[in-house]
Amino acid sequence: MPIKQKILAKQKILVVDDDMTSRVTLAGYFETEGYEVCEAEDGEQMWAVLNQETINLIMLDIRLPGDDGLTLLRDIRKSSDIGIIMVTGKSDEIDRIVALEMGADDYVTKPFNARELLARSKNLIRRTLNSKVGEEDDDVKTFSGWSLYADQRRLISPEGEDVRLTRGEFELLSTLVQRVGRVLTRDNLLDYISHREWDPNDRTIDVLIGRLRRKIEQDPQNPNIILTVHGVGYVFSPRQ
Amino acid sequence: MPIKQKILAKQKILVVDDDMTSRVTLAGYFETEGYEVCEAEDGEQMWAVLNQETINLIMLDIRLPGDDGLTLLRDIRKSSDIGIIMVTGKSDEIDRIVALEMGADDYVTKPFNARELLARSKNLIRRTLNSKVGEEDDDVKTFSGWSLYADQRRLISPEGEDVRLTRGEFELLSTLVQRVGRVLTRDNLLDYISHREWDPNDRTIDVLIGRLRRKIEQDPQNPNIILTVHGVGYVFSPRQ
DNA sequence: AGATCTTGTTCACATCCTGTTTACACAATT
DNA sequence: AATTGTGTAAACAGGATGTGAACAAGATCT
Repeated sequence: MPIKQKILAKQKILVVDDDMTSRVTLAGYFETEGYEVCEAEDGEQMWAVLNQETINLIMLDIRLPGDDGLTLLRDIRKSSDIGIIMVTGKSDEIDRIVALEMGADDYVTKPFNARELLARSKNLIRRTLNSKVGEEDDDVKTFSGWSLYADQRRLISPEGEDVRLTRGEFELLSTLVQRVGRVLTRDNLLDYISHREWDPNDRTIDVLIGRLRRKIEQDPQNPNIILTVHGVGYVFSPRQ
Repeated sequence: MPIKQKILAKQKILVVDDDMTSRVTLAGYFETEGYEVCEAEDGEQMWAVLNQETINLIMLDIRLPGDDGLTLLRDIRKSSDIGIIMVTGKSDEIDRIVALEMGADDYVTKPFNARELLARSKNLIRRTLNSKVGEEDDDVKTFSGWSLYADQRRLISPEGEDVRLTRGEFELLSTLVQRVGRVLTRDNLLDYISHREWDPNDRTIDVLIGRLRRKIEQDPQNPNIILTVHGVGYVFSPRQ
């Protein structure tokens, strides 16, 4: 499944720009290079994305409605060391330098040189990944004594054992864990783990759920963590 | 106490440029800002300094007598992730981009804008310091009886034997060791060890992993230190 | 300069892994 | 009871991985 593999390896880039043309242009560059791109039109949307996703790089327009780019830059730097590249117009000379002094890693000027932009982005992402080595223990979900480490793709049992999950099992469990208490249809699940249409004869999800249960449920025949909702789908609902 | 030393001591910048005027100009900028500046006129002098001093940032002229800047850049990147800013003339457009793609962090064009140059340098030094805190608080990593000496580029077996690693094997092992428990894709790994794009048919990493396993695993067929994560990549996960 | 060695990369093929399908037993709902 | 949905063992197929061998570009030595 080369598609899925690509997705797993994708770095996420957030483009913050109120001008749709710029946004689309930038998104296009990055997407063809295999990055995943999120978009935001202003500061508010930007924060919403940052709170939800793990972003590796921000392309931040210096001119924005509401809080402008420099303000947002300052606020981000208060709490994060994420890579930031400012997007500037030709007339923003002074602001560019101010941005660098406020901790922006770089800036680009419209119109963009795609090749240069991509090379810079890649180098910056490599640097930020490096610096995260010590600090990234945050991406862990626990339930009923189990711990699921998203970045390490590891599941640790209550006894501390490393339980190996296949890619599909891991994706499935992650999806369920991220939506505790919400019932997900097979259609949903299949879409999340392999971007595929579900048809009524497709039993893939059922089989994967079964294998998952045998690995994490105390009594797989009477599941306590992943429950079946007859006629609908499955729901992740560990007892607290 | 390398960390404390790092923070308290002046940051050292190495300026590599055959043109004395440029060198003096750059050195002046940095010195007034409180940096310590070393100078080199060509590749040979550069290596001499690098072998003797702990440098935090290199300003590297792209045009040099003997080995040119791009060659030196490539050679440095073979063994170090230090911050590098290329110094270029107005006519070096293509080389600038090539340099970025070879792993240079940035470039500046003569004539320099002092304020911008300093801001960029400061940000870059911050990033490289960050990434080094995690990896350099002990320049020797041990696992399952093995010892990997980062500075000497040496691997010592549990029996005390010196096991020779090629450059690629060493870089690969270092990269993995620095990110214990984190799954790295072939894409990631290839980028770290040779700044190259990975395509789905590229088996380089697999072969190198295999050779590494045959050197350090007790039973290379059933690896215990470097594990395969099917469909994703590899993870360094020594038994505790 | 030429010869030799080193080493990253490519190729080819065997083997393994894992998502999917199939089949059938059982459970839930009507 | 009939119908539909779910659990799960077993088999399958195609992609992913392991690996020996060959290759080529650099580095090193003579």
